[in-house]
Amino acid sequence: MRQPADLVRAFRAQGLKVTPQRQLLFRLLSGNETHPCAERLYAAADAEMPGISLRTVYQTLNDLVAMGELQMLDLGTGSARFDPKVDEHHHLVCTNCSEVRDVYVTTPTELSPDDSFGFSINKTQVVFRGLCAHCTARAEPSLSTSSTPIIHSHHPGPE
Amino acid sequence: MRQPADLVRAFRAQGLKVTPQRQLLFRLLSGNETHPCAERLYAAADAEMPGISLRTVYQTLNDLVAMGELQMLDLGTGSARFDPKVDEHHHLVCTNCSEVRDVYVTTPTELSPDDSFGFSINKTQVVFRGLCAHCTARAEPSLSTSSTPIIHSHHPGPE
DNA sequence: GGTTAGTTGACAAGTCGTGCAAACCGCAAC
DNA sequence: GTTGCGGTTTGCACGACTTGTCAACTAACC
Repeated sequence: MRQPADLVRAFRAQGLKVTPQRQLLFRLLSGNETHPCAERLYAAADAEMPGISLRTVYQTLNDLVAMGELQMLDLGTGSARFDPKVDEHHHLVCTNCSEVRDVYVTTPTELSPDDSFGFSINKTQVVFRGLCAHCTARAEPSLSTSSTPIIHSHHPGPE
Repeated sequence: MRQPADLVRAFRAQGLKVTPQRQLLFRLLSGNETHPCAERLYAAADAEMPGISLRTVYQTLNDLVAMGELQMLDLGTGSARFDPKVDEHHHLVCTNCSEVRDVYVTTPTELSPDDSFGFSINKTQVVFRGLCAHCTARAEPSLSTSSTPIIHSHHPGPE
């Protein structure tokens, strides 16, 4: 995703208007590495602009995704996550708190024709699932091997 | 997932009853490579046992997942898909018709400590997205580069 | 055959996201 | 600055998917 100032130009160039709500969201997303979901972004926006509508957040997120400025991710956390990084990269996902981190690994994207069933692949997503550092630390005392969530009051929070 | 006969034993061993509904679902799932969603499996079940409840299908799917006989997949197609193969493998997903195929590729699961942010990874999922053979064939005439769905009457159907 | 779990139907609820209509306002033209 | 077109914002309702509930009935299994 480009800088807010560039987005302003890009929106105008498409005949889209630049509202305070949108500018706020540009700011909140630019450089944001937390992979927020819509609801979380809404909370952040509402803190600065009380009364902003969740509907507007969804609308603007969709606009940005349509313009290729934002990547929408379905990481199986229940809600879509948004990533201002649109280059080819992958993700680490905490199965307990849903924290997401970027990973840059080169993947063996090439599939042998045998394996590809005639698919014309245009995107490869790799998701590494496990416990993040925080949740690992909290899980260790019990060394639980169960797959049930750990659920503790913890760092910033999921999603 | 094991054979239906084995599942019958496994269910009994857990104090779960073996009902005709469950046996039907065992049959429908065993060796099923279509990665059906619940609704689709329900349709198949209802064809053989009219009146079976969608609620029962969800219930049994959850039981099988809990027993580790079935893998629940969230491939971003809107609904959960179920896979009787529980070994380590990955998926090809058609972005147009949602067809899913299994892929066996060895992934570079190892992440350098630098990249892993302290995560303790226990699962790596790779999703290859693109158009399946059928949808590719239908898309070619127009060679559309747009990302909009192609939507045609086509092979068996999505989900 | 009795106990107990499972099934079903009819709904409600919860989550995530979108469709819609009315009021609102950015922004360019006068 | 004022005006006016057309995109925006908002709130509410709705839709898709999945699970919870609850009661009545059925049937599996010791």
